[in-house]
Amino acid sequence: MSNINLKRLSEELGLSISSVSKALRDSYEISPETKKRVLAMAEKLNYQPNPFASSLRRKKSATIAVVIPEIANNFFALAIDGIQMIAQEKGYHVLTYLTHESYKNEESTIRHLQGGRVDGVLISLCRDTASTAHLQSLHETGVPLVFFDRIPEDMECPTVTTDDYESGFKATEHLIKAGCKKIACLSLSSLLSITHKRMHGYRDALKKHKLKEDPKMIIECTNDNTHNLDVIKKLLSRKDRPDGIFATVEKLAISTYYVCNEIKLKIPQQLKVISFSNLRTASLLAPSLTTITQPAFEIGKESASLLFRMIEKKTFGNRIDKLVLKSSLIERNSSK
Amino acid sequence: MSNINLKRLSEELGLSISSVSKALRDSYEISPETKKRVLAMAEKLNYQPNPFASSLRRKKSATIAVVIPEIANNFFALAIDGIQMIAQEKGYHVLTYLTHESYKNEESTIRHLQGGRVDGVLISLCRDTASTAHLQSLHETGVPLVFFDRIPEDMECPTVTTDDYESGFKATEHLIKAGCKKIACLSLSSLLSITHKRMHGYRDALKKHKLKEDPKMIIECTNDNTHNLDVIKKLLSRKDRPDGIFATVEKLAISTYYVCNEIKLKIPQQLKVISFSNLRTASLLAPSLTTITQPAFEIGKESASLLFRMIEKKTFGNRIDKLVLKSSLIERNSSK
DNA sequence: AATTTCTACGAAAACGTTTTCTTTCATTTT
DNA sequence: AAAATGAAAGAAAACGTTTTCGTAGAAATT
Repeated sequence: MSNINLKRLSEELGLSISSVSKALRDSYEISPETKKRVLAMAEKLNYQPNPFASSLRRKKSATIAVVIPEIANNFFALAIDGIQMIAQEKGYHVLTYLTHESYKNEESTIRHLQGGRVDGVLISLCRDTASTAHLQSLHETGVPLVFFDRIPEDMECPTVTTDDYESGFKATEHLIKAGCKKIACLSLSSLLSITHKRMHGYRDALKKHKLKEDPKMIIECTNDNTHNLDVIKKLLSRKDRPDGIFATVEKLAISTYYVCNEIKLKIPQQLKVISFSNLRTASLLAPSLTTITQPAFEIGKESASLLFRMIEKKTFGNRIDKLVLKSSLIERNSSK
Repeated sequence: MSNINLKRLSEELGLSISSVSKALRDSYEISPETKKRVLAMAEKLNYQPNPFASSLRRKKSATIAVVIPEIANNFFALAIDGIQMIAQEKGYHVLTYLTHESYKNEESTIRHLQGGRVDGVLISLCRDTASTAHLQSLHETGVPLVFFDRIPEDMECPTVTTDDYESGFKATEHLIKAGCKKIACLSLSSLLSITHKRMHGYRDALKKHKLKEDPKMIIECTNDNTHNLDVIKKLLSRKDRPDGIFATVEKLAISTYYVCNEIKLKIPQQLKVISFSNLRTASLLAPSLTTITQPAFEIGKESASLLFRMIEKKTFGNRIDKLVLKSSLIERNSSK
């Protein structure tokens, strides 16, 4: 068992607990020779400090939390990768929480985090987060908080996002230039900042090119994949079906592909598709998928870096960073 | 700030700290009315217990660790999803650590976990883990430990895996039956249990069908994607190139597709491909990819369940569970 | 030689819980 | 009426660190 603690170590060395502690933390109060002895003994007995005792005393956990809707999602997996990289550099641990797009989960997770378990929180909101009360409450406890990608729109807070409006605009314009006259937009939830902004870009692009906006061309999908397949199938089976699809998230593009396979709709001949996506196999699909690709890994890295600046108080108290990274449109065959 | 603690609460209520603590833990020593008062006040002041004080005292962290090679990987993302589901049910927190396939990272992570930070550990080994000393050491501290998918072969320990040998065998036989005479095997590292077993199945299938095993057809890839593309390209550019490829992990199949695109090798006409994979877009690729698909989500769930049985001591001390779940071969066009 | 400064270390409090052991008072049993 | 029981609550120790404050003796300063 790991019951070698400072007490045991101090007895073994004939020193006081405090001296051993100081030696291990390389305090100037301890002579070099003693430090050497202590380090050697700690090594020999494989001493591992108790993190809870340390956290309790220092009021620091050396841990951050990441709260995301799902993990089986290329964007979030990449973002976590970036977050972990920075956290590891800083010697921090990472607690991951999945909300599975449920507000209830998000709220209870956030509430749990008010106990001081973590020194900071990175979060991307779930699709049906309407109120920000729980976030405000967490913020008020003084826990540094950074939002990435899916951010609250009615709250002053540090964020890391991509140029969603511009990307939505470019994506739609891309379809228009490819000849589309009737472009549908698949969204997750109008409550989400990303959908909101991306759709805003979509609408403005339609306007610019004098295309009429049609409410029936805006499909709000859910977290239930079967249901999504259903509504997409309905959309594409109509006689006034769209000739272009702008999917605001990856999985809706994949569902679109499935539906087109099923109902034998040819992409891109009968339907052009563009989607936000971090799929590594985008270029290997039949046909290859035109994507707006977010720098997910960098978003993770930047979010974490920003959070650590806040944790280390390197950022001024009243300063609120809002970092926007650029996404890139990668043209492939689905929109030719 | 979250400085409402039991002391503050007890003062507010005119009770002792211990009574408040007991009330919150619903002890029989406290009267129902007092409990109600305490609960109400705790709610009112938004009391959140300090997890470190609690962990220190109770010697339990309500946290488990998951140590995996990478997160931007469909298999591991799904496994984590399953793990999280079980952990959430149990009210446990999940710390995630990425080794990025580096033994050094794995070792230092495991060492850190000896401090008692977690009540249990789920781990999938990295590609160059040769020694199991660090794992033995962790095991000796009494921390429950469950291995999943990539397990140590020279250590008695609880594991959750899939039928790797059988799957390797079936995959290879599938290619043979599709007409392949010269089948290459792409592996990550011969140190890994999964590669080892899958390749064993591959070899035995060759033997059964009287095909000669050719060392030049066994390609050990690395964690460097560019390098992998390179060796695969070399393999497929040889005049005695293989007519079938068995990829033991997903990313090598994707690399194979990329290479084939580049050097204009037709799948499946000139090269048939089968791969272990949890790609959701397998059926949408050009051509659709024949896969051995592991029940990744279930592996996660089962591993976590097993770990919790160990944590809760529901499993007998000397019992070592070895759970094997079945993978399924899904035939698609890449091997037609 | 008396004072001050340094160096190296130790004693003890503190962090916020949980839990064991008492204590108090009311109720029941002899 | 005295003793035993029981219910409800409190006091205090414990968990393993970190950190503040002391202190002893040596060295440096007056």
